[in-house]
This record gives sequence, structure tokens and C-alpha cells, in this order.
Amino acid sequence: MANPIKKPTMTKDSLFPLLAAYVLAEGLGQASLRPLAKAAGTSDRMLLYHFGSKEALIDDLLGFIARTYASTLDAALAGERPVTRGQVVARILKHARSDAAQPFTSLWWEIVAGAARGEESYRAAAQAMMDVLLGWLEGQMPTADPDPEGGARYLLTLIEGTLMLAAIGHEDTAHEGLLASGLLPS
Amino acid sequence: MANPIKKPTMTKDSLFPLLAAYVLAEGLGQASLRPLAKAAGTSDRMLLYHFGSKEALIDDLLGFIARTYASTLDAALAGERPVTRGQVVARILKHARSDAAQPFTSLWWEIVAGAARGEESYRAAAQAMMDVLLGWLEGQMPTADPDPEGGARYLLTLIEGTLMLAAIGHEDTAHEGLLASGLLPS
DNA sequence: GGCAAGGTGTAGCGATTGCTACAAGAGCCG
DNA sequence: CGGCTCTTGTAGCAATCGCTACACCTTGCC
Repeated sequence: MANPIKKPTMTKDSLFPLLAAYVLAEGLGQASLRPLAKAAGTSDRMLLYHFGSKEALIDDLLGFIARTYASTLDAALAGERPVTRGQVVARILKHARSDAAQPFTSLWWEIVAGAARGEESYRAAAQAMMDVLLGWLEGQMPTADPDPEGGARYLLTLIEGTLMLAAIGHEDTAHEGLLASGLLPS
Repeated sequence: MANPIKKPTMTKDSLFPLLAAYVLAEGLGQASLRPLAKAAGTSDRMLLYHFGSKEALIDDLLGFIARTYASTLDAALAGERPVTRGQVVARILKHARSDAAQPFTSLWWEIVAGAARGEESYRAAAQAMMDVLLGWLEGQMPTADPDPEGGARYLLTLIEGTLMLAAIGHEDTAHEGLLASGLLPS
């Protein structure tokens, strides 16, 4: 019943950044307990002690990553409000293609795949991250935009399609599609 | 040096449909040799005999699935040529959301995730399937369309973004995005 | 018939998986 | 001090992984 009797040298919160770094670098497919533990400087035994099971660990970790995503976005996408929808799209795409965002982009498609397979925590994490991005888009829509809410959703759809095509090596197709959309200056 | 000395009761080509059915139902993550063999009515031993290694098996199987995708699309999407771009989008989305296409849609995101991680055969399969879809789109663009090639790429991007959002439970967002695009009748 | 070669089953190997049993250290409260 | 709970390490288990060694059977050719 009593709470903290001993100072733990290692808590969930201190583990999350290291675990997330490993998963971002190696992918969820490589996220077995022993490699994860090694990356976090602990043992599989302790990971299970803290999280109860691997499934719970992944759930928590996806939540952490989704939360981290929000602050990362804010920090990376600061700047004055764009004037056109095309500038909004260009800013997002430039960020998504940056080296800093690359590990996250790889992980993103694994999360989508898990969500598509019905894994609930994957779906929750994916939804949370899309909510963040959608919120950012809504806040960045040009002040003169006739339909900021619908426009943000339209741009989100287009952006995610672009990123998917880029992920499979169809970036040219995506680029030509964006040109044809009239959003980007030719 | 000589070729077929004995009639094999089981060839690669006779295995592909059963293997593909298993992967479509269970996902690539569950595609271990023994379950695959069981689904195909053979043994892990024989799968390795035919394909050499699991990696080669998956490579071949992804190729088969990509090839199958083409004929499936043709069969499912027959019909008279649409008059508007919106009708093209609506037809694809209706098909993608059908029960028949659901297993494939789940598998699709696993393939994308593999491609994003740099797996070459995943990327090849994903590119092949997008080529097929793009080709179909180009052939279905309205005859009066001012820019069929660019328009097809634009629609492809929008469609894939919509499917991704739907896969993670953001179908409402995608639908509102499509409405705001002006392609669909409200 | 004999022989070589392709095809197939059985058994198993070493590695890795998630997880657990057991014991021991560390700090608090009485 | 004595005990109590929290924390941690060591070992190990049953299952599964991809893959292989070995033996056997069939089949076609000479």
C-alpha cells in the first residue's frame, strides 16, 4: 500500500527515450526484449518487471512516441504562417524528407501496418499522431483560406499519399501528382 | 544438366496460390516456414528445397502477389469509362473498401513498411502494384480531362492518402478531405 | 537390372523468442 | 536489530525460428 520505499535507479520514464531511440533506429520488427534491454542498458528481466509484458511495453512505448511526436513537430515546423496552401504542403514535405525525420518515417509505416492489422495500440498511436499533424495543419492554413478545416484534411490526405509513394520509391509520381493538383508552383 | 527427369508432385507455381492465401489472411509477420508449409500442404523442408531460403521464398511470393494484383484489379474494376475524376476515385475507393479487397489492403501496408525499411523485394512489389494502379487510373481518366497523366498521379496520391487514413481509423478525416477537394459531390 | 539423379520424410541443431522461479541486495519502519 | 517490501541478477524453460544432415524412395536412361 505504501508508495515509494526505495529509490528505483531506473523508471519507466527514464527508459522510454532509450527504448524509443532503439525502435526508431531498428524498427518494431527488431524490438525483442533482449535487444531492447541492451539498448536501454538494462535486462529483459527488468523490462518485464517494469511493464509486465512485452505487449504492455510496446503499448506504453507507442504512447510515448506519439507524445514525443507532438513536441518534435512543434519544434521543427515553427515559422510564420504561410500564405498559400502550397506553402503549407511544401513545409511539411521538406520536414518529412529531412534526415532528422527519416527514422520516424520508417517507423510510421510499421505503425500503420499494425493498425491495419487491428492492433489497438498501434491504431491509437497512429490516430494520435495524425490528430497532432491535422491540428498543426489547421493552425497553419492561410488566414484567407475559404475552408480551413476541410482544406487541412484535404492537404493531410494529399501529404500522406505523397509520403507513402515516396516510401516505396514512387516520389516522381507523387511529385507530378502534386504539380497536377495546382498546389505547387511549377 | 538434363531438365525434368521426374514429375514433381509439387512445384513453385502450384504452391504460390496457397502461400499467398495464407499471407493475405495472416500477414507477413506470421509468415514462418512451418505455418506457411502447413497452409500449403507441405513441409518446411520442401519449401526450402524449392526456394532455397525463406528470403527467396518471400521475394518470389511478393512477385506472385504483385502479378496477381493486376488481374484482380482488372476483373474487379471493369465497367464503362467514368465521366468525372470523382467517379474514378469513387470506384477505386468502393473496391478498396470491399470485403474482397480487405485482406489485400492489410497486406499492402506491411509491404509499404518493408519498402520503407529498405527491403528491396518489398519495394519492387510495391512499385509494381502502384504501376498497375496508376496505369488503370490513366486508362480510366475522363476523355475530356485536360491533363490525364498528371491527373491520374494526383488521384493516385489522394487515393492512397485516403486509404492510409482509413487504415488507422481516420476515415472521417479522409472523407472530409475528399469533400473539400471538390472531387466528390456533396 | 543397375545406376544416377531428382524428390521427400524424419530428426535435429543452434539461436532466439517471451516469460518465470529463485535468490539475494537495498532501504525503510517498528 | 528484525522484518518487510522493493528492486535486481542469474538460470532456465518451453516454444519457435531458419536451416541442415541423412536416409529413403521413385523414376528415367542405358
